[in-house]
Amino acid sequence: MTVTVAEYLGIDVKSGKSVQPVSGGKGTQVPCPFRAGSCSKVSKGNKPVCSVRDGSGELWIVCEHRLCATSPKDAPLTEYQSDVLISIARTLWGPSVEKTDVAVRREVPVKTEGRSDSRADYVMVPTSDFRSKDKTNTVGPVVLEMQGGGETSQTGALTAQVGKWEVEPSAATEVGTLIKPVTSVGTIEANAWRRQQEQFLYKGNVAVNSFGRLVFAVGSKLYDYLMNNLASTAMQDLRGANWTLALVAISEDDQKSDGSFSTTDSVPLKIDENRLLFTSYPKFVQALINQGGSDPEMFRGSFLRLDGPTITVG
DNA sequence: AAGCCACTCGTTTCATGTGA
DNA sequence: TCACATGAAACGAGTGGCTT
Repeated sequence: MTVTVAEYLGIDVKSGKSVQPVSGGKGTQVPCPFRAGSCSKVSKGNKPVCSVRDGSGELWIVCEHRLCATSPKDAPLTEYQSDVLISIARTLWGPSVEKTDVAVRREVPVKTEGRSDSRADYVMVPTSDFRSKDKTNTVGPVVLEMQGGGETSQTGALTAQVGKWEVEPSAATEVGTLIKPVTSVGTIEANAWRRQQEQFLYKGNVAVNSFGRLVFAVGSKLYDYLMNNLASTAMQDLRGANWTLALVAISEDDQKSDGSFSTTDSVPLKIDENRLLFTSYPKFVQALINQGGSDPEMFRGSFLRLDGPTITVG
C-alpha cells in the first residue's frame, strides 16, 4: 500500500509550479488556499498536505477544509467554495441555476431529541430569484454534508517524509522527495464512512421530517467504497423525481472542463456525473441495514459451555 | 507444519478547533 | 465552559508469505 502527496498547501505538486516549504512550528499562521482563513494543519504543527493519491493515482482528500470548509464562522465564502456549491446546486436543481439562485447556511444546528444538537455542514436553499425563474422545479431545500475523504494509516510515515523534504536545501526548487511514494501508508475509507453513518441516520431523519432532503457530497473513493458495501441492494434512480437522499461524488478533473472547480494551482475537481445516486432516504437506510447477509451457522456447531466442556449445538 | 515477520485494516484514545 | 467534529497516533488482531 502506497500513497503520494498530491497537494501541498494547495499546490498540485505535479503542476510544475514551485512549492514553497512552510517553516515554523505550532501557532504559525499561513493562509489556506481554499477558505478564508489560515491553514489549520500548519497552526497545529502538522504538515500542510491537502490531499494524497493512492496507488492507482486516485485522489484522497485528507484535510477537512479542502473540499468546502464551513469555518471560520464569519468568513465570506471564497470563490472556490461558491464554485463547489453552485456545481452541487446545478446537479440537484438543474443546469440553469446561477449563484444568485442559491443561498447557504453553515454549521447549522440539527435539533435532536435526547442528546445535544449536532450540526449539519450546510443547508442549501433556492432563493426567491430561482423560484420565480423556474416555477416547475419541485426540488426544495437540502441538508448538505460534505466529506471529501478522511485520514490515512501510518500518518507518521507521511509526516516524516514531508518533513524531510521541507528541510532539504533544494526544497524550494525540487519536489523530488515530496512526491516520492510513501509505502505502508493507505487511505482509510472505513473510518470516514463509519463516522458519517451514525450522523446521517439522525440528520437524515430530521431533514426528511422537515420536508427537506439530504445530500452527501463525497470524494470518489468514498463513493466507491460505500457503493461496494451496498451493492447487493438495487436502489432505484429517482433523479429529477421524488428523491430524498442524494449521493454526489466529487472526483478529479484532469480536463479542467466547464464545471470544474479549483484555485489557481490546485488539483481541479468536478462533480462526477457517473457517480450520482438519487434515491429515497428510507431505501438507503434499508440498504445500510442489509449490510451482511444471513448466517444461520453462527448459532450452530461447537460452543464452549461456561463450566468448561466443549459442546455441540444443533 | 510451525514460527516468524511485515503489512494491512480497523479500533481506541488523545488533542485541538470551534461555536453555543 | 462544554460538547461536538474530526485528525493524529498508538494499539491490536488478522493475513499471507517466507523460512526452517
